[in-house]
Amino acid sequence: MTNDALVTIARNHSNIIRFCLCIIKPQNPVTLEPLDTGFGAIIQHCKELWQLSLSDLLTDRVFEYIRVHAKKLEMLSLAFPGDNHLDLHYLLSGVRASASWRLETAPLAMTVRSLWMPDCSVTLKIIEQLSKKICLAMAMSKISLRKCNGILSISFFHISYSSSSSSSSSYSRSCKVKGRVVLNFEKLKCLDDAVTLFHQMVTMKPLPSVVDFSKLFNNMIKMKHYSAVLSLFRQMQKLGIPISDFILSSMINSYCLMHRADFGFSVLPIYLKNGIPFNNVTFTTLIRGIFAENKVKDAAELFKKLVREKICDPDEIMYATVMNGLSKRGHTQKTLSLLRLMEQGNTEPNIYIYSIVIDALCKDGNLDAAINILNEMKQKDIPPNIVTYNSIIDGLCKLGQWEKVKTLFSEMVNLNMYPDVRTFNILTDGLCKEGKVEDAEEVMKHMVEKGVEPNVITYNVIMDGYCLCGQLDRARGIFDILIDKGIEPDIFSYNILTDGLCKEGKVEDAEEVMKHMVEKGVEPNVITYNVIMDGYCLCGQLDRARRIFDILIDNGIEPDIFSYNILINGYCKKKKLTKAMQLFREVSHKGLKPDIVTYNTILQGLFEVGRIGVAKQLFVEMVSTGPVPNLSIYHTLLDGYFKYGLVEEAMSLFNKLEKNKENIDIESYNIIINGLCKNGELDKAHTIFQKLSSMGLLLDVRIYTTMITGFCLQGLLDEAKDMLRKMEENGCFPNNVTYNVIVRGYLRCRKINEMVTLMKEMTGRGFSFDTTTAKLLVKEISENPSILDMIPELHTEKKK
DNA sequence: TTAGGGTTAG
Repeated sequence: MTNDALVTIARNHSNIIRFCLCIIKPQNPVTLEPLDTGFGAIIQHCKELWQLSLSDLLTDRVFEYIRVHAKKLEMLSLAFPGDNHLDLHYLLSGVRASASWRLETAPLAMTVRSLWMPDCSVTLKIIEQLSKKICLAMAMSKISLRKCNGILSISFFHISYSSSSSSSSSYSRSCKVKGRVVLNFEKLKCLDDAVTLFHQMVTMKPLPSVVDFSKLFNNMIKMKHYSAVLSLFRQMQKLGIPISDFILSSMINSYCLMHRADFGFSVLPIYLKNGIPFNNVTFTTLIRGIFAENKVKDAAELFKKLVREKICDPDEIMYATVMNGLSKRGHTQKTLSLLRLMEQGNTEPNIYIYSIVIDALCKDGNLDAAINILNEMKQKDIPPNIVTYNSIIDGLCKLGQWEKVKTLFSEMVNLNMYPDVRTFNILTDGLCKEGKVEDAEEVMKHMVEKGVEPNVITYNVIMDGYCLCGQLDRARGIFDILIDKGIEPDIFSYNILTDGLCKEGKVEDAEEVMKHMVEKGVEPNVITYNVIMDGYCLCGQLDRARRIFDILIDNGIEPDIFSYNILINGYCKKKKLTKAMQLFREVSHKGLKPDIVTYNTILQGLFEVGRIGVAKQLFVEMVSTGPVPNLSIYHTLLDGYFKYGLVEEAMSLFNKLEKNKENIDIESYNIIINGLCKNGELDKAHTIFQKLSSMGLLLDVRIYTTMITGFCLQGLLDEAKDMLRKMEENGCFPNNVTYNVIVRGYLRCRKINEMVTLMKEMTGRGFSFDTTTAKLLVKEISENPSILDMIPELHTEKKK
């Protein structure tokens, strides 16, 4: 691949790739300084894009953070043993803090966690040192910063310290084979080990091979010390140690795993400078990184460019990466097209490719298509494996097609392929979601008999099953079994339990669980907080919900759209629309997008308090910049319009929907009929009601009840009663609401005899008066006590 | 003999 070609991609592409141009000078790329130039450009980029200056760094908020996070910073102090040993490096590590600054402690400090001593004077010293270091580091131009939507991320890490200061580690006992040191990377336990080994390696004579360095880096990546890998690589560059394509792709991968694919591109000029050709791994890694940031369009564009301009010849892995990236983000059709493209080209689809396509189709519930692909691959002599079967079984379970699940199970076993822990987990999950938790427990017994050990997911699934059907004690029991078995509960286990507790209104208990998980070293995530917030909102304790939201932010966790939806809903239910709107605006400022639920919640809230103008404005805004309105949104609008007597507006919207052949359902008609009745348009309502059956819609108890309510409202009790009889003839049985509505109708018209007749009928069917009816009855009796004598049942009740 | 790929749990 030529430099020109790369530059062409960069020029014609998105910001990320165009950013490459800062680094790759088309005229003479070889004269470029490698990474430093890259960093210089990145710093420039940060300054220009995020308008950051030194004074931004040393604000009160830093000190506030330091106060709150003194514990972490104290550890950090130990990472400042003296001058020259340390280098502060701010990196865009993906550590974010909203409303507060977050300092990621030095990995070195992590290793001295046990030495932590809380003491204010120490903290002050750190602040002093810290500010010096920050200036120093700035001066050294080794800082990169990120400020986006008011969020600043800083990550510290330790990039060089003397090897002599380190304690001897197990891996240092390396042996020599034919004069060359054999390094044991298996024994690396922590970052400290890795960094020490690196420093030993660079002083060895002869120098370890590039393969050894590569192994070291990959071990560090496995330990998730991405920024440290990049830092050591910089050291390597400075020392002039030879590098390879393997090392460079690991650097790109480190950036990508930090969710900074854009910086991944900054590695490309190092290839150029060292005369190392790009290969498929280079681009596959980048594509995967771009997908990881959900930039589907960018990733797909890059892939298309690479293919179209013959920059590389994609292999199965590159195809798999692109297809997986697309399919996991809902682009099943595009994934399928790529399969067909592969079939026409030189690269034969393999089992991985087919599994991706099959899984995507299954996730869409398109099991027929999935099974067709399964048969296609069988015909091509590519035997499906356990993964393929697991995907299909999962799809079938989710559709409740248990017979087909059985068929597939026996098909697998006939092929000598035995269900694994995932297969059983899929099965237990399917059963639990259908409420058959006892059957799921049977499956668990069965798997043990078959020698497949349940894992934390098995237990989580069953716990969730019991929570879903309100059997919280049983869920707790499963949790205890999990502990007894020596399986570590994970974040899901705790979240399921907190969710179960919150749904039962035991939010304080849920908070206890949260405390407990922290003690056990499992950090609550955004879902934990969301669940508890929702719990408090559900029981009307909005202040407590808000408190949880603030704690979430203080702990440096990014609220997601669910967090906002929960809180906005809480405020709307309490009719605090100003607060709700504030939060709604905050969503966009935080770089999140309001979703359909956000809009629906806030629209409902606005209509509830009568702020119709704002609601209309918001709908206009939604149509132009938000998600495509769905039926729920239209229902909210229709309901809102009718509520405030805006019949014409409601009907014109409704006619538009009908004309556009939107999927209007029985619920839509229910809203229309109810709205018309409440606005004195009974005839219009009845006309619409009458045409429903001929439209092929199945009338349900709700719509009959709405129509009956309409008749009662006008005092047309005979019509109401006729409707009651008619619905039964049509096989739709009245429920408690239906009877109560009609009873109230009779009561209002003082038709007590008729009411009593109906009352007998309803009690005979196991129904009873609801509170509204009971209140009305009391009111009527107080105004006209003679009613009492006409209700024999009530009379005897009273005597008792 | 060191780099990039597929399945589960809110």
